[in-house]
Amino acid sequence: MIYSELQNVLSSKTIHLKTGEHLFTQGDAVKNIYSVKKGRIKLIRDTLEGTPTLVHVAYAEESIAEASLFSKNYHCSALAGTNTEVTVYSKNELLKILQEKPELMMNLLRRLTTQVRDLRMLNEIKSIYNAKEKVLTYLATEFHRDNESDLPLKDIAQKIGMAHETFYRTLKVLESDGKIKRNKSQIIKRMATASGCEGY
Amino acid sequence: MIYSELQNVLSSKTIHLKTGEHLFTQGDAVKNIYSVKKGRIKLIRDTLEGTPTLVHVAYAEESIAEASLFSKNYHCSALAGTNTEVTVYSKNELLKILQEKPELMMNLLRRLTTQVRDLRMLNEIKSIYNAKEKVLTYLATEFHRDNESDLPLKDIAQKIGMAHETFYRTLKVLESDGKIKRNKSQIIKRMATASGCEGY
DNA sequence: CCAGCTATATGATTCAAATCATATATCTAT
DNA sequence: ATAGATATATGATTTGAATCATATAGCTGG
Repeated sequence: MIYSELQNVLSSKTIHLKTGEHLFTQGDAVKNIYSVKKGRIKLIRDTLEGTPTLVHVAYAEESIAEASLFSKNYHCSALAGTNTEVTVYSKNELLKILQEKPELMMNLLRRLTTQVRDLRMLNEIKSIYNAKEKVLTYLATEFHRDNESDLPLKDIAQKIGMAHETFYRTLKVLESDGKIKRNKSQIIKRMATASGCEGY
Repeated sequence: MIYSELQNVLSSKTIHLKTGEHLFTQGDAVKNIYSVKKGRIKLIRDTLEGTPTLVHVAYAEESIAEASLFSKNYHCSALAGTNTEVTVYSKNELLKILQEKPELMMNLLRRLTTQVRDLRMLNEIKSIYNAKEKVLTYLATEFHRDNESDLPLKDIAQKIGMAHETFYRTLKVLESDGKIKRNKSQIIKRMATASGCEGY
């Protein structure tokens, strides 16, 4: 339960999805907010041209559709990337409780500011054209450690906007450069840990 | 004033920055929240390795450091990319008012969900490798109309992660393809407005 | 009003990453 | 345990966008 502080006031239920099953589809009315308990949910958006693009991958402990709290319709589709357990909350119920309990709303606000920061960082990573530099910058951004250490390399590649083949190759080069170490598909950065950056 | 609904309760002052001047520096205690009135502010982050990366460029009407509302220290530096006017709000004052007025907090929440969505959209655009398709997708996303119609082409190019030369060329091609029309540096999309996508 | 800066524009060239192809390893479901 | 799907890996080739270069137009500040 990601909204642990809401445990007693917000009702929820758990659902199970098999690989590829849809949680919701782009355009659906926003009725629920979700959090991933186990597995992963891919958010995919169909562009005007019909090319689907991966917008986000949510892993255990991550919430989904918070960004749609004020939207009538989902702006992307959500489907299970593997067998996945999801907790379901009612959007309207959540909105009501937030209105009643400002301190809970404040928590949500905090969560969203973090999301904004992460997304900006990702945006900038995507602006880097040099593969080595891009990968190193991604590895430097911490946010791959916590929740994403078990992310398939292929998904990381897509996340940072790079062909997966290039990603595999770049990892190999970085390894032989001594910049990283690898253990199976775990990537371990090998760098002098600069101190003085604890503030993040 | 970006927090127009707070106009009467939240004090603010305006400051002027010359090109290159710092608004705040990474690691500084977060005392203020800002919004850009005129010009642009670059957010730059020094990574662990010391390589500075551009995290975001905020233009007129954009707020800065909302994402730092709950941080003790700024996670990046902000400096003027050109001569810039900035409105300054006190973080603590803002936090206090938000706590007292849940409806204002709700507004901020809504703003942040919009930001998250925009950032995800931008992320998606950046994942498109084909220049024509990328530009068309950007043009299809509305968010260039409202606030960014007067954004220099060069800045748009950077925003969507493309060399400005390529952007100029692509615009020219799209124009001769009849896909867009141009008036000075105003870009006008000429497409059958795809219906069924109103929800976004 | 002028000088200097910045944006726009476009040509030529390079090159690195996308793409295509194929093979093997690994996971997953039954 | 096995089959099918998916991830990882790597080679060969192509391509299109970055880069470098240069020119002009348009702003902006003093």
